[in-house]
Amino acid sequence: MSYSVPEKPSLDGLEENWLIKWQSDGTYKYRFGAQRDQIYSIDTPPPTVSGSLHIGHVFSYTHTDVIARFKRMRGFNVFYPIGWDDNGVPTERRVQNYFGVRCDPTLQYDPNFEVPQSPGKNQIPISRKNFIELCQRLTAEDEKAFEDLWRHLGLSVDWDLTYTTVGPHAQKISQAAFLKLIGKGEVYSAEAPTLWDVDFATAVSQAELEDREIEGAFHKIRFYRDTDDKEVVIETTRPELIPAVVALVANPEDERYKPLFGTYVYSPLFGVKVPIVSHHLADPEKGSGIAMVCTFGDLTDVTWWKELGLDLRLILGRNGRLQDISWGSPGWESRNVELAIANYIQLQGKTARTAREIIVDLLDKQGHLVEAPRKIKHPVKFYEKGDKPLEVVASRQWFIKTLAHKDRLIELGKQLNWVPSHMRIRYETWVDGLNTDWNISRQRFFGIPIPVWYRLDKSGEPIYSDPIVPSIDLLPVDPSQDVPFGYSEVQRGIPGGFIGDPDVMDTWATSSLTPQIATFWLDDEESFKTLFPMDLRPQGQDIIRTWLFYTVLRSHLEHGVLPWENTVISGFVLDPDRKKMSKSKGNVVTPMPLLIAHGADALRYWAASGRPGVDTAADEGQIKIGRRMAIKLLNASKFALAIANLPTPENSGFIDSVSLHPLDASMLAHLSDVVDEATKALETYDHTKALEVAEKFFWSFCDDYLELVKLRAYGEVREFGPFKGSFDLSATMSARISLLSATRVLLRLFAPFMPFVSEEVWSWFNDDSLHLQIWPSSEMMGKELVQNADQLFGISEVSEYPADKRILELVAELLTAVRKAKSESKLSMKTRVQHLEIEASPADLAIVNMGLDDLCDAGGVVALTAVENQNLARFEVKAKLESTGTSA
RNA sequence: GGGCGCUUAGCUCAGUUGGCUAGAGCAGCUGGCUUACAACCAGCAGGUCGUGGGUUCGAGUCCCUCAGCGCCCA
Repeated sequence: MSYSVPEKPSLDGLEENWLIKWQSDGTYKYRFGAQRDQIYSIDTPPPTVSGSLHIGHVFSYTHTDVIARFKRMRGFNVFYPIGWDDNGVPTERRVQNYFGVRCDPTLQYDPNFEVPQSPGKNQIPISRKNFIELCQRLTAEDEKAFEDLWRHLGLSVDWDLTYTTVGPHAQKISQAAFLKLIGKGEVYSAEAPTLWDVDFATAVSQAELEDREIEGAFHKIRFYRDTDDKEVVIETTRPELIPAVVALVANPEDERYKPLFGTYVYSPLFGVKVPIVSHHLADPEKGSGIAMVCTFGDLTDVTWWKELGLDLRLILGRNGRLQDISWGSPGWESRNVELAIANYIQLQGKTARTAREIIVDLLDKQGHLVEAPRKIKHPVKFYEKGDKPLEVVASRQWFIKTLAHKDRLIELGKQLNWVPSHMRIRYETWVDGLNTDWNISRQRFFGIPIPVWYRLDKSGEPIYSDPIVPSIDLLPVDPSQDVPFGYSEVQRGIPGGFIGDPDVMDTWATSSLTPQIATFWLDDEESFKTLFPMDLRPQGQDIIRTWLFYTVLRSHLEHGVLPWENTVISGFVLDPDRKKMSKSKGNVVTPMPLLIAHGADALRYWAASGRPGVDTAADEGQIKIGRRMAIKLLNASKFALAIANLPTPENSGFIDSVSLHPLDASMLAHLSDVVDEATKALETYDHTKALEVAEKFFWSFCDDYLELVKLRAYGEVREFGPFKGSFDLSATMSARISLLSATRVLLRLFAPFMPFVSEEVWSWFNDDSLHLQIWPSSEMMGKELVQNADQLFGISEVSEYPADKRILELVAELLTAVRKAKSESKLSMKTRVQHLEIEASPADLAIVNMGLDDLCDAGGVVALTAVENQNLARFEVKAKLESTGTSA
């Protein structure tokens, strides 16, 4: 056995060495061509690279890596790719701010465009192609920062499998999946009311909404019955939409309004005749119990409009301003057209907010306002990245069907193994609450184009009902650049010609295909079949309704199965005061400085101490404990290995079999239990538990076992107690074999958590990487013991295994009692115990007797008496100490 | 408004199907320079398990009430 145990082991420089070595050895490479049951495949979250790095990027990714390393050591061929999500609005926004530009798709490409040295006050308009080039340039830099962090952290991903969500492969998959859904009738385009962010000028989907409490006001407004001009008072928070009113609605059970159903009223200011209708969604408790339906103020209006078959009066444009209306024309009839025109002209072209102020003034002056507006706080829907309330505008969009699949999606959610299990409820709540199909069109620039063209009729209008689609082998395509089959570029945009769909797809329309993108769907069917469905989806709780939900949906629509068997949901990382981290609060913890200061193993230790689904504070104290743990592992291993490798004591004779000392056997029995527990925990994705049991054992191994066994292992003649002067070669060998065995097992237990330090120690006495070793098991430990005996001493027989765990427990308890006596007398631990009296039940004494030799050595016990006492549940210990003569 | 989770020592957290005197680490205190480790070691102290009720021989654990915190949905 060739040892090279360093004199003064250190953590310095470990990471760099091993990162290079692992990379050059291909330690974590996925090996293609394996059978499905030998593979463990992971659908890693591709981070949004334009976001800033924070400690959360260490946390959840470490959890995944722990599982990946564990599975690898369990003998699986681990498929562990990583991807970068470059798509979407965050990247566009970052590019705008970083370079001081904005995209103007009407401009021509400028191949010589150079970004200014520093962004100016006014954003420079550039062509779409120039803009996209800048997006690609910046994301490439951002990816490096992420990769750098994760390499340093020691993630065991196979970097050769890296993908991006905008690369050609992802484009192809994304567009192909879209086209396949057209074929199946699961995707459709429609001119429909759409949630619209006026600043970003794009549609958004239900999943991108959030409710925010904002200030608003209820306005009590008079409408007038067509028969007798009697007033009907409604309350609304959006009086500026009165010109778009199409009905008044009250609850069918509401006695106050029952007589009015089926009758008509005129709107104030505009004199538009609208019906009074009933619908169960009208809330009798809200305001006056009767509401105006406008097309469209919010999603409830959309529901009413659809279900009650109401008229359509659109006044809000995509720019969020009230557009021109020709009062008196069909659809815009009024009992007083002149008045309607006079009133509306003051609103035209104004934003909703400004129009509201003006209209309230008009209502007041013309006597339609019952009383001063009543201020309230109410929840309003926002785009999660936006600053203004969303509007509902009518526009043409592509939708993937979701509502039709709700039942099946909930069923699939039940088949998925959720860790922790209660996260499934969030998914179910979300699916249950879906109210619109998934709008995947985005009126943005940097993204994957929707791969269709439309024929133009004689008047140049697009024929949306029959889009032209490319064949899948031609993908990816950009319909704004590429020309559909059978057409030529000169026909673009002219009557009888064609146009490309101008939109890109929602980021999630691509990200929801990460299992397919990563596993080479449509490219390498052989690999796809063995890798998909995947084993694990790790991800954050914040994107259950997006990434997880959409991925399940896409997999269901395309393949009819779940995309993975298990999902592990991580909690948030909170700041040290357990507050949510956010840029605005300025409490975001960045990982690199911590990584440099304490080391990857230390940071990983902290991360691994957070359970799945549980929010965890960024705690530098915990990181320091991790570092201490790593150092301890170095030192303890060095000590154990150095002792095991000592030459056999001189003149000690020769033996050909070792009988295990009871204390050693007891320690190994403990360790065997720890192995079982850790294995079980990791199999159920409970990495915290696994680390905890390993760590707990390790510290008691150091503090008690190592101390107890030290002198015997050195091979010294017993100095103390009844055993003074004795020497037993077998017992010494037993200690050394046990130390080596325990070290081998412990290093493997810590390998998933602290890959650097454990690999370093392993390399002192092994040639192969620790991370490719087989995970220990209790069955294996017996065999390994014999192998270690053979390796150290050429002995192939080891007896007395397994053994009673209580020996070590009770002897350690006695050692603690001895230390306590010394500590309470404020004496050095070196102080000898002149006489130790142990009183205990005969059963306990019998057990403890098997380790008394080591106890005397470790405690410096000169003389010893054991007294049997049948009635004693535990030990009674009296120690007569050297210097004081007192008993304790 | 509906739902999920949490509340245990000064701090961060374990605590399995109900079962001996409720545990750990950190911080604190008292000691010890002990030839693996001073980024170390030993020992000690510290809790009415959020509140109020119930079930039970027995409740941190099960049931109900309320409160606080976090989150999800509307």
